[in-house]
Amino acid sequence: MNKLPRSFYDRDTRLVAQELLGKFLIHKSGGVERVGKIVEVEAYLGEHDLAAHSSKGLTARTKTMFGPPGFAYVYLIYGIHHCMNVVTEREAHASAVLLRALEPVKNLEGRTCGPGLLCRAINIDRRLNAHDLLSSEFFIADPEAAEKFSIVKRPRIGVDYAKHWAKRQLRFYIKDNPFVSRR
DNA sequence: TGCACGATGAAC
DNA sequence: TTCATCGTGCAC
Repeated sequence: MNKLPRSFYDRDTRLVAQELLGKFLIHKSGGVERVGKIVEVEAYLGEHDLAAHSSKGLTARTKTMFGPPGFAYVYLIYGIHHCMNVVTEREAHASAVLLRALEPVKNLEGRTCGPGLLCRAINIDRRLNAHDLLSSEFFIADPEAAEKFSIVKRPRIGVDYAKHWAKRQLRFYIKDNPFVSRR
């Protein structure tokens, strides 16, 4: 499979988000290779985006978001679940794409619809924060055969506190895909 | 040093 | 609709 280059991530976040749909997320751990097709994402546009963690500025947690593109930003939410993001655009732009759902392709365990479930199924936790997505055991790749699909745009989930930013259509998913977390 | 609160998921 | 559960960010 064709691993996505750094330049893929170093572009407009909304564009990267939509182009990540249909791509394969690969994680090799404990001698097992797990693969899922990305079917739902959300874009977080940077420090000015009130829904983005980076809107609070550079902190210990958000350091990865302020780093260069093509790295994983993984954090613990509600003390229970992990969320996996891909850092986009130039260093210090502090933007990222949250992966919300996968369609199982290989060795995924349990459900994969929703950011927390997705991380559990493909064995991602915060030890993978700041991990390079151009590495050999954790990366995103183009599938062998690209499929045709329509992209649905909706407001992001769970960001009602973000004032007008909560209304922006920055959630993208593959139309009619059964693994999308919620209609 | 303490405390309110999540980019969620599951149960009731 | 409620709750589990803990790291983070900010108030004091």
